[in-house]
Amino acid sequence: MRDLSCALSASLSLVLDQLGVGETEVSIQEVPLGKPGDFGTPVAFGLARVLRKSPTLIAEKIVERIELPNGVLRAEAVGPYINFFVDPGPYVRSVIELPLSLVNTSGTEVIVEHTSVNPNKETHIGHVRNIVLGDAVARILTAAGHTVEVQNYIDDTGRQAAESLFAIDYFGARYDGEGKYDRWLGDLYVRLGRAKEDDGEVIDRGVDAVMRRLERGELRAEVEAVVRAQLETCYALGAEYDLLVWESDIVRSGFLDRGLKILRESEHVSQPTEGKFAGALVMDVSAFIPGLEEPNVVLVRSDGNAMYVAKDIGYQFWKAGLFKGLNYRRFDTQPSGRPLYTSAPDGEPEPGGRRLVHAQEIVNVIGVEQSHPQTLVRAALALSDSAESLAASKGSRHLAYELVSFEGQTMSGRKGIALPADEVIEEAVSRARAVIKRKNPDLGPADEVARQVGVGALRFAMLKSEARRVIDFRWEQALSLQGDSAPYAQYAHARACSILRSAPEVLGIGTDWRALGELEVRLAQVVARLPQVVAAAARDLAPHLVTQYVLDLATAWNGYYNHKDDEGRPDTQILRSAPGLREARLALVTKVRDTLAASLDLLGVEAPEQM
RNA sequence: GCACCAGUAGCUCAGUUGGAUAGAGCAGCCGCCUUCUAAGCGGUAGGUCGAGGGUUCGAGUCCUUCCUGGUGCACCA
Repeated sequence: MRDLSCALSASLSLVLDQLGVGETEVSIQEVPLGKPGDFGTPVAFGLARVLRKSPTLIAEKIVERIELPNGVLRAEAVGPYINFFVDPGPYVRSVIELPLSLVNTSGTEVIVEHTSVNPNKETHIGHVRNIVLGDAVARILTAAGHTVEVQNYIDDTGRQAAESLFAIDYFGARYDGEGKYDRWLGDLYVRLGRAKEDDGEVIDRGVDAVMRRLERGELRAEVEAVVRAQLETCYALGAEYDLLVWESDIVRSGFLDRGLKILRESEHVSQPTEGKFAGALVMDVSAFIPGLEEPNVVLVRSDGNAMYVAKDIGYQFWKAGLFKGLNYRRFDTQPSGRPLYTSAPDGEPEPGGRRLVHAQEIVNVIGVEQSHPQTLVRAALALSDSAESLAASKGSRHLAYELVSFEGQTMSGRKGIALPADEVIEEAVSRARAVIKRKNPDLGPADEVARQVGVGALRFAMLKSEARRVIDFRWEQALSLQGDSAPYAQYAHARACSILRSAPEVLGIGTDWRALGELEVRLAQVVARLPQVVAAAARDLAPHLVTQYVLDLATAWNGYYNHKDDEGRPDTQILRSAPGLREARLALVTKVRDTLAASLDLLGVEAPEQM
């Protein structure tokens, strides 16, 4: 009895075979509250037309004939539905014995690129969404059996980085070590933007010069200082990476030219000698994106300069493994001990034997506003005439997320209207600390728990709704410590821990599974759902499915914990249960605790044992 | 103009790929700590699922036409 719904649908299929309708798909679902039974199927509906009988009659007939799998006591036709009653003891036991981790033999290698903040300013709340979303997706894909490499792209040759670095010289500023470096630099960037109104020409020329130096990789150390400051914030949020990819390394490695060379061989890419696009290199994407007014996309301008999409395409070609050639070295040891690598001209192809950039699937976590360029990148791969690149196109996915506004106001890094991530984290933690002080003043590790709860609340708020939904960040809502939030689930976990802490040492001895009943079945059903949730979340790149599940599980557990009988007396007190029943319940609580912790971990939310 | 996304309770959102009476949280009202953590639980109230048409035994979910809001559509980066 490894998985009950599999067993049930197998049993049903057998009956359907006898009835001569073998190919029908059988779905097993949990029975809604208030209806008889634990699991049910609407399969009879679909058979009504084929068998020319009413679904109710068919349901009855199936119930008569079905051979029930182990652990199922009986089947009942409830109108057109067929519902099953599980044997509580064996069922709950089988759920408890289910392994937490998924065994997925079809797991692939996946690159997840996220964060990729311009290295010229502090991260703000919009970046937090990217960081947290990408991090959660990486965790979920890993749990689903994939091998994941997390990349963080450093756009160190862009105009923004150049402006910030130029601003240091322009204003003669010096970092005195007060506050974070990225914050300090970001302020200079905003100041420079304002100064451009009076001194635009000088500034533009200066920035151009810095850009050329950046492309040659001469200011690597300066950019690295910003990147390290930004990474501190990412670490504080619980996100870690495998590889930093520097744009200057990509540029100098010639990937752009190599990518263009591949593209030129495509029949969809041409260099017209006359007309609107004379002299430019254009790609006709109409075969990939039908219905466009203008199917031609300029890759290289007639003056010979490559467009930004062309760089993106070259980068994606490299990610897809169409060409190699970058070197790497170790960059950092992250808080968990996980090593962080970086592309580096003076590095080696496989530093310390580590094989990097190898994947069949590529997930780019980038804002929705980049949907068009991201589609063009996939188009370029699809139109490149090789089986490899076609596969890479199919394996490329854009996880698009909507913007985050702040109390109704849209943010702008350029103007300096932004809510810095560091401030949000600090505020979240201090709110958590205040609650601890009020509710549990004697809690030992108060600071550590405040951090776990505050950061957890923030992450959860960013992941709770679908990525394609706009989030208006409001303090009260996002950092709420009650209701549909991380602390709600963390509290449920801590509560389970607390019970288990005071449980006798005899766990597992004299367990009487038969003493369990319907209440435990309901709770176990939610526990059993995790594997399907992980699979769906991985397939759809949708962490919000996991947040929803975490809430479901915490709610089910809290409901169980507080349950009262018809006379209003608590009837689920674990430690006061009769011997035998107590052990069985303790085993279930242990499973609930572990499942809560595991599913929170998929979201990058820590689960304190006390709070 | 064309394309993509969204529209579900006063507010913020779910809705297991077409199944049973559309669910949570917040806000409101009423209850529950002599009992394993009340950051919790129960109850109550709140809905034309943007509108119309269609497919289906069955539609919040699928097809279609509208309405509203957002974003994207450069030889910019």
